Amino acid sequence: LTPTQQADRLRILTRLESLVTLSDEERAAVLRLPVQTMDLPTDHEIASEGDTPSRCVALLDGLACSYKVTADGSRQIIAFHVPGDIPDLQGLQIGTMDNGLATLTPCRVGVIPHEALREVCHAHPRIADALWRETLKDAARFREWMVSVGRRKAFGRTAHLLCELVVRLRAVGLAKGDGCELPITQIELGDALGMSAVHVNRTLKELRSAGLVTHQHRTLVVHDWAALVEAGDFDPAYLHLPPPPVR
Amino acid sequence: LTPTQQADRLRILTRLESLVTLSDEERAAVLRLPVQTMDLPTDHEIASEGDTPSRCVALLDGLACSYKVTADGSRQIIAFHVPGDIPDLQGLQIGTMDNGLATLTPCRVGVIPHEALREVCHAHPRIADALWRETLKDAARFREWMVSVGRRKAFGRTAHLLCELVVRLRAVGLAKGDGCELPITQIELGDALGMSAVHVNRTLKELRSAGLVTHQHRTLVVHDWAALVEAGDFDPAYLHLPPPPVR
DNA sequence: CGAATACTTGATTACCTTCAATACGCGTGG
DNA sequence: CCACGCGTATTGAAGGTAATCAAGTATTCG
Repeated sequence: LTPTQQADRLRILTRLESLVTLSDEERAAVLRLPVQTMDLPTDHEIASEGDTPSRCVALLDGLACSYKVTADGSRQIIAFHVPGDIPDLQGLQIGTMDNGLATLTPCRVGVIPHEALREVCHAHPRIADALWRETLKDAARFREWMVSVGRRKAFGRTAHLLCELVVRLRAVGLAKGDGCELPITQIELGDALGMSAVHVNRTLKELRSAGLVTHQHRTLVVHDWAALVEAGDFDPAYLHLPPPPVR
Repeated sequence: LTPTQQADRLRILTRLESLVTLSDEERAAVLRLPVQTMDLPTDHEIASEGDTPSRCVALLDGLACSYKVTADGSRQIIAFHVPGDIPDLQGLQIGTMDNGLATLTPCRVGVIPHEALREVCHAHPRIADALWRETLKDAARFREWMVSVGRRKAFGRTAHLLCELVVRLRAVGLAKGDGCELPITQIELGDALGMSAVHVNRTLKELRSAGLVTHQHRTLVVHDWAALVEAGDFDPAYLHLPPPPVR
């Protein structure tokens, strides 16, 4: 194993250990998983709605998203994925994908056969618990997004999403200080927020002139975290992150 | 055990068997679960956001919903629950509830201690799989609702929700023919659809005059299923129901 | 049978979408 | 190295969808 491959496996293991405490044997079993790493370009479709995949994908580097498309062709992004996430874990238990999965930036992913995961889950139920919890955390984010899209207006909804992204990126070490790389277009933000790209632009302008955040040159800078949290009605509890989530 | 209690346990067992195939021993273990049944009135709050419950609730009769409330007091209903559902199953793996849970009609529920569920899951991993799948099906509904709320307008969004409710109620035997009891107020529909009750009213009127459905006297009647499906851009695949879902 | 809820409808307003046109930034190839 | 082209960002204007406010009617339930 190259050092990079070791680091990749460690990333997966670290994620699982944030969900349950593992024994040495369980740790070893995770590190023994057959992980085939791949590099994917921007806008690469990893899985499509209706697929019945036979492997899971662990995001090791880069940003990705899950989405669905309506009959009239408009897209709703359902989740953003950060390194450490396993975006199509549901495929392990539910046969067919009911959503698409695509990269937003160049990504490195680890591909793990369902069979291998099932064996590990069978041999080590606590690992199954960890994966189950991972899917439950996804569901918790879906719930909170529904509140945003359904009940918050553009300003608060956008603030809320930016809060979530900062906290999640910070949790995996990708946000240092008050900012982070966030190479997401306004079109993509709009598809996630359930609003038009034009209105995302106006809303970001509002957030900027209110002194809360700037999002320019693929970089997000938070100027007033407290005000952003207030504007977004953001309570990180739903993310169910380990100890003190931020700050 | 009274006949009613037997029927209640059977309802839970039937749900699990729709998710995985169980051996006789596993079936017996499920039927042996300590289930305490309770009758609850309308608008009873079963669990609140922030709770750390020590038992799960299985809905045996009646309708319930999960919801979240924003800082400004508006409510977003996140899911409707029909008999057979276990609405707070997430609490088994994730400690704290990030949403409230309340009855919409008088309900009978079965209360099962987490400890007992954990024992059964440990002894019979396939039962754990079934429960995991149940939470994944919840998540799939969340995803589809996000698409509705984010990308469909009132007419289609409402049609989509009514399609889902009819299919789910039919799957548990509560919709016969072209209609079903649906004692849900327009306020509740609005909170689920992310729209105002007034606009729900106007939209239902539109659906009625288009000859698709009527919702009066707590009863839903579908007059043109094909047109309703078309209007709602409804594809039942996301519900991951057993074989042929409808008809 | 009466009070409380829920439903219905109209008028007004707010928010957001769509359309359109321009400017910017970035990567490619001359 | 610069010109070109494409995707993204920005801004203005017009229009549409849905929210809010308000007032009256119907239903349900105690």
